[in-house]
Amino acid sequence: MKISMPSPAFQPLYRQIKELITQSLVSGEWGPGEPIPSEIELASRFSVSQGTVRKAISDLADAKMLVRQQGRGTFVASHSEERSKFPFFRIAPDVSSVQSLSARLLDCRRERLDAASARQLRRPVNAQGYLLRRVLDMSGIPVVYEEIRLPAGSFRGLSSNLIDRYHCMLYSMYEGAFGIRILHVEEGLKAISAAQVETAHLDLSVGEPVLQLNRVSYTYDEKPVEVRRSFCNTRNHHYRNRII
Amino acid sequence: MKISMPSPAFQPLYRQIKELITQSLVSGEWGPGEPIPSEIELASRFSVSQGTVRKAISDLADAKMLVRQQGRGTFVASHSEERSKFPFFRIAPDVSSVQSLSARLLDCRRERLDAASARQLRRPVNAQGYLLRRVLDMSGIPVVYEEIRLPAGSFRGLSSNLIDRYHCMLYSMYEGAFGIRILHVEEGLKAISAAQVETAHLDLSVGEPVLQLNRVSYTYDEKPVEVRRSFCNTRNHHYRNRII
DNA sequence: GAGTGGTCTAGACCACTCA
DNA sequence: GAGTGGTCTAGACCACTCA
Repeated sequence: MKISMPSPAFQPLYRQIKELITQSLVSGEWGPGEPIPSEIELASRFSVSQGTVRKAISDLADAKMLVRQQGRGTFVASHSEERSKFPFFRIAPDVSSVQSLSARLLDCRRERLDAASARQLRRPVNAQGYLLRRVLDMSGIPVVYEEIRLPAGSFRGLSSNLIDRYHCMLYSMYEGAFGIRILHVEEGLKAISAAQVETAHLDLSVGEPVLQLNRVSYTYDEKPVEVRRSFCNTRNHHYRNRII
Repeated sequence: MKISMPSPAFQPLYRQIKELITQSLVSGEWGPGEPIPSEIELASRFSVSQGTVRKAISDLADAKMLVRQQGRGTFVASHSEERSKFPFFRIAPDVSSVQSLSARLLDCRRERLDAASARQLRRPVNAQGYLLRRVLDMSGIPVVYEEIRLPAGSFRGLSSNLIDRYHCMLYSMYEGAFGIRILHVEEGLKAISAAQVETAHLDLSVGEPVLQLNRVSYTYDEKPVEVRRSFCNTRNHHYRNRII
């Protein structure tokens, strides 16, 4: 495996190993939640030292593609684990902290992608898609109303029933039912005036300020697979963010 | 330096090295922008291998406390570098990307800390402080109005003149003039209705939606040193965020 | 006690910077 | 060419998990 190149396009060994492991993850050789082979085993498979495999795995663990557990092994990260029910959810109440959080599906329709969503999902205009609408309640109070758009090709057979079976935990469903793992999201936030749609589902009047989140979710290879538009009633809640 | 403990409170060597390097950073043994000793030199100073020093330095570089440069050395991170003029600034125009960004100081007053700021800065209520107000323009249009509160004790001698000398680049000034380096920030975002103060400085009418950012900035040891309240006109701009 | 990931070493060599 | 960080190895031992 020792490949030494002069200087142009030098790629360290551990990056090549990273690429190989990523390929196995994408191909599904090891499924979400399952253990990958031990470091020693991978080292012998790739004919490199354990240290080199460790460096590759560390990078992938930093990117939340793998999860290491001392004494147990290294596992493919999964959204279906208890501890990460709402992995990218940043809304918190202004006072106090932990509260109950639950999701309600409003409807799930087959609908062509609008121009903006198609562009963000890198699909042709008017491509087939799904539109999901749901509400998130914190301590029983509706706080977030969401419109989620998915490309039909990647989510063939999606239905309200399926979503209900996953208790409206979408990322967990994407993974369990469609083999699509969300690795990261990009968001844009704005303050807007509430329109009819939002006021109907959040406890708001038309014209009141609402926090609008536009989110694109990505899986392996930076491939966009979900477009989401969320509206948050931030009267008693806020979006939390830590930088570095 | 080899300290082996049975099991309770086991601390790996590299963490201890991390702590020692952090102490030197806090004490100012090496100032912002300056190089720290080479890995080999630190290894011999602490009587550990280069690998152990590397692991400690890697962690500190991840936390943006150090910056490594292959072939040159490892440097104390600094806000005064050209490439990081507005390090924690996330507002971007909806269309196009790069635009000119400039800051205007409105005023700098000595003023006691209000209750909320005092609590967030972990100071006694009514402690002496400073209140800075400024506006950020993007391509000549005012987009953000900010109220910044600082504890007087840490910023003795602050003045409009000093701020002007740093071209209103506050983090750079905290570092250069007061030896205070901001390492990370915590933010809370809300949508609110614009009040008189905001409309006076942003191109808005009273009641229009505004994005409110409440930020606390921290230096070494998670010590809070600045409280900031920002109001953004998000009509043509948005707050960008990437999660993982 | 066997197997896993986590730490640490000493040493080699490489890519890069700068004089 | 000297000095820096970056990669890689082989090997040792440790902390932790689980049967």
